[in-house]
Amino acid sequence: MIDRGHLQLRLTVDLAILTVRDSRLHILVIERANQPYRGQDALPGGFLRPGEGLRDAAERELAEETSLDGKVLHLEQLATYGAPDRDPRGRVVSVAYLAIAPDLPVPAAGSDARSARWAPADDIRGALAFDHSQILDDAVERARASLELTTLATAFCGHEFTIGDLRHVYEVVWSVPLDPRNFSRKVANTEGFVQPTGTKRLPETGRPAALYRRGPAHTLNPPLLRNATAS
Amino acid sequence: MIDRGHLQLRLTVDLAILTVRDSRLHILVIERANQPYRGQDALPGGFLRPGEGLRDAAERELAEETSLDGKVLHLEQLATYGAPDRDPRGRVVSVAYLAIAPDLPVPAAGSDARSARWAPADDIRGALAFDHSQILDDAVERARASLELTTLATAFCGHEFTIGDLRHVYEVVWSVPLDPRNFSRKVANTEGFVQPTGTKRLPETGRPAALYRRGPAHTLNPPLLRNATAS
DNA sequence: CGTCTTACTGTCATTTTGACAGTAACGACA
DNA sequence: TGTCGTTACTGTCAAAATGACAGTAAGACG
Repeated sequence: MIDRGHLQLRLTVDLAILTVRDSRLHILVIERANQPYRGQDALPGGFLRPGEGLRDAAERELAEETSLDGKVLHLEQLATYGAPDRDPRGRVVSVAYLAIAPDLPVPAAGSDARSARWAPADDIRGALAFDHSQILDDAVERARASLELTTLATAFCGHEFTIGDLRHVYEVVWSVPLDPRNFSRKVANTEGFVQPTGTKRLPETGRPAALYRRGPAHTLNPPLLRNATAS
Repeated sequence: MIDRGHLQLRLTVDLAILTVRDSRLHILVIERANQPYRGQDALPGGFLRPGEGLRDAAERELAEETSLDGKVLHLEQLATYGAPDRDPRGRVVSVAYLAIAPDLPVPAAGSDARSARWAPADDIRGALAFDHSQILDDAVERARASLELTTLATAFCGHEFTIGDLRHVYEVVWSVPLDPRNFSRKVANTEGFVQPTGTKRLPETGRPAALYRRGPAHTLNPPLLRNATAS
C-alpha cells in the first residue's frame, strides 16, 4: 500500500498486575534483560502477534508471567499510550491492561526467564522504564475508583474470604482506615456483593470468621464511597 | 516483513462526538465515500501520522470534522479496539476518543468533503460500519457514568447556561426525568460545580433564568447518582 | 390588572451515614 | 474449669442526605 500520510508501527500490550501483599499494594515488575533500559524495572508485556486480539495478547502475557488464567483473573483494558518518543526503538504504541490478582505465594517467574517480582507500588513509582510509571499511576487510580463502584475488591481476595479480608483490601488500596461495623453493614446491605458459604476460618488467635464468596453483582448500588469527608 | 513474532499494523484514531440536540442524544457520523462500507455511516477518524501523538491526532480529526478546537472541547480517550478482523483492509487497530460538544448550529462538514451530520444515538445504534456501533455503545455508557462522578455535563452546555439547561442534559443522557428542585439543591451544594455570572437569560415566555459558568471542580463530591431507586 | 408561563425557594418524613460500646467465640494458660 | 487475650460480630443514636411535594416570584401578553 502506498504511504499517503499514515504510519506503520508496532503495538505492544503491557500489564499492570496489582495485588495486596503484607498490607501494601504491590505490582508485578520484571527486570529488563535487553536494551533499552537494560537492568531497570518495567511492566511485563510484549508485542501483539498476527491474528491475535488485544485481550488475547493480554491473557497470553498474563499466563506467561504469572502462570495464571486470564479468564479467571480480573482483566480489563486500562488505556493506550502512544507518545511519539515513548520508545527509543521506534514508533511503538502500547495498550495497557489492568489485572487484579489475589495474594500469590510466589510470582512464578515467566517462561521467558525474566526475573519477575512483586514491588510495592509506592516504592516503585517513578522508577520504571519507558512511560510505565505513568501507566502504574493510572492503574492505581483506576483500581481506587473501581472499588467505589464495582465489586472489584473481591478480585483481590481468593476464592473464599472474610469480611475482614475484604475491608483490608479497601483500607490498603485507599490508604484509609475504615470502621469495621459500618463496613460490614454496607456490604451486607448491598445485594449480590458477597454470598455466605456457611463455613468459617480459624485465625491464629481469636474468634472464627465467617467465609464468603463473591456474589453475582458486578456494580455496587449504592456505591461505596471513599473520602467523603476529606474533600 | 520481518516475522519475529510481532506484527506491523496501522493505527487509526476514531471520534465519538456527542451532543444534545432537540432533547435527544446525538452523535456525529459521516457517510463513507470509499470502500469498504461505501455509503454507510461511520464515525469520523483517520490514520495516525508520523511524529503525532494519539491525542494530537484526535484533536486534528476533531478540527477537520467540526472546525472546533479540541483544546476547548472536552476530549478524553475512550478505549482501543483491535479485533483481528475488524477491518477488511488488513490489521488496523483503532484508538477511540470521546468528545463532548455543545449544541452546534451546523455540523460544519469537514475539509475532506465527507458529508457529516448529527444522528440520534438511539436510531443509529447498530447501523454503523466496522465495529463503530460497539464504540458508540461504549461512548454512551462512558458519558452516562461520567455524569455521575464528574462535571462533564457542563461540556454539553455552552459557555453560559441555566440550571435548567444542565438538568436537561442529565435527563436526556440518562433518559430519566429529574425533580427540578432537588436537582438545583444538589448542584448548589456541590462546591465548584457552577459559578453564577449575575446575568440572566429571557426565555420566549416566563421568568428569566440566572446564568452560570462551569466551576473549577472536575469531580463531583458527593456524586450525582442515577438510578438509585430503579435497582 | 389579571393571566400565562417558567424560575426559584421552603418544608418534612424517610433513609443513609458516621461515630461509638458491648457481646460472642475461639485458643492459651494457670 | 475458669480466666485471659484476641478477634469477630451486633445494636444504638444523632446528624446528614435524600426523595416527595406546594407555594411564591418575575417576566410577557392581553
